[in-house]
Amino acid sequence: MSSQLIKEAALKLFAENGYEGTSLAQIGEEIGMKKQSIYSHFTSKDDLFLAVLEDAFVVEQQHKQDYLKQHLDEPLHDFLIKTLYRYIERFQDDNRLKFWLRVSFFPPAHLYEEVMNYLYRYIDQVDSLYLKRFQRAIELNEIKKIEADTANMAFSALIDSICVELVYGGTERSEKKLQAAWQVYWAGISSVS
Amino acid sequence: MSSQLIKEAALKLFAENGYEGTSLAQIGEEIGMKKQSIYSHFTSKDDLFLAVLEDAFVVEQQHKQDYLKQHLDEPLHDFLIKTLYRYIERFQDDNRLKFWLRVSFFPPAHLYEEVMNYLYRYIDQVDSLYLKRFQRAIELNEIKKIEADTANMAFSALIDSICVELVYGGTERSEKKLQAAWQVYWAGISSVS
DNA sequence: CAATAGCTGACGAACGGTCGTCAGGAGGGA
DNA sequence: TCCCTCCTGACGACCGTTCGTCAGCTATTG
Repeated sequence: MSSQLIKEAALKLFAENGYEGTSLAQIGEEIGMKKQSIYSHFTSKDDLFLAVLEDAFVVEQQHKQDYLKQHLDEPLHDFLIKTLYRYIERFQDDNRLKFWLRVSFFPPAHLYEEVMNYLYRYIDQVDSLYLKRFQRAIELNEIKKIEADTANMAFSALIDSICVELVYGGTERSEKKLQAAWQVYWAGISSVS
Repeated sequence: MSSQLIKEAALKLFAENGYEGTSLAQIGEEIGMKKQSIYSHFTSKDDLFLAVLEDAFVVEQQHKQDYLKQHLDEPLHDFLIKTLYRYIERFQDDNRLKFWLRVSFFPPAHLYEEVMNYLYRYIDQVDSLYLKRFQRAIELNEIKKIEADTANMAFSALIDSICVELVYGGTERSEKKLQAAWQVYWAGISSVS
């Protein structure tokens, strides 16, 4: 199905050049198709963008859910650090994550509400899933003397910082920074301060 | 001088809508001027953008340097947390920071090298200044059992995460997250783990 | 089986609009 | 007087979008 091809090309170009920086002609060229033909599959550029966004959201959400269910029973330390490294791995060859970061940072102005609607749903879901894991960690004495909510938000801040580094730093810089930040973070939530 | 007016309007609009999302007509309208008149002051859109970028870089660099020299002798704890809160304050009513964040995350593709050139110079400078402060902190026993480099990179990750939250979260969410991340960070670098 | 009718995806041409760009002129201060 | 600033008018290029068309497939029909 060529709707799928179009969406994949659009995903890649939107991720690299943003909404305004990507023309339908470029998307068509990417898959050997004239821009007019895109209108056989989508009613407008916005329609295409929102379809890509919807897809990215659904896949990302499902992906996260599956991943969490699969690794939730590992020791907290292993679980968290594995989560962080996954971001670095995925960013390299997965346009979905790149797209997701770009549009949630700087969405096209006239689609701000739609984008933020997806984004907040995603954040809320992820936050609550991780929070449960932190609460269990406290019950199991994996970490001490810290609010689950605090550990959770600080971890989410850690993820944010990796994303930043991925967007403008290289991979090796991201890894170095990740190691440093992780060392401090883990010391912080497992200390008895 | 109206070159200055143009640059200020451009700074604001580039910060809010990005390079591709900002037209010269909009910039002109912002200061009651036709887009054609902008060409009396700048040879092209790129020229204007690079001028704004240069300004933002110089001012930001100077600003940071002054700030550091002024507060470098405070206790590490106060110095660091004050630095973090400054980001939140400045983001609200200083377009320069907003502009700086946006273009370093997602620069216009054809000006990638120029932007990154400034960015890396800025990062290197800031990194080395903070590193010195951390080294002194270790000598003064303000923090213990941790490499200055590690504490420095983790702190820089903390700043990154604040920037992320500022870009797409609200101010109150940024502050909550900052408090959590800071609590864990400070526990981490001052623990004896 | 073959003939026919309808549907679909892709494309050339062209629309109105906006972009960045440039030449040329009006106005005013030194 | 001569610059400098700002304006106007016009330009080609490209944007997203629409229209009409045409080839190829599918299904129906006799």
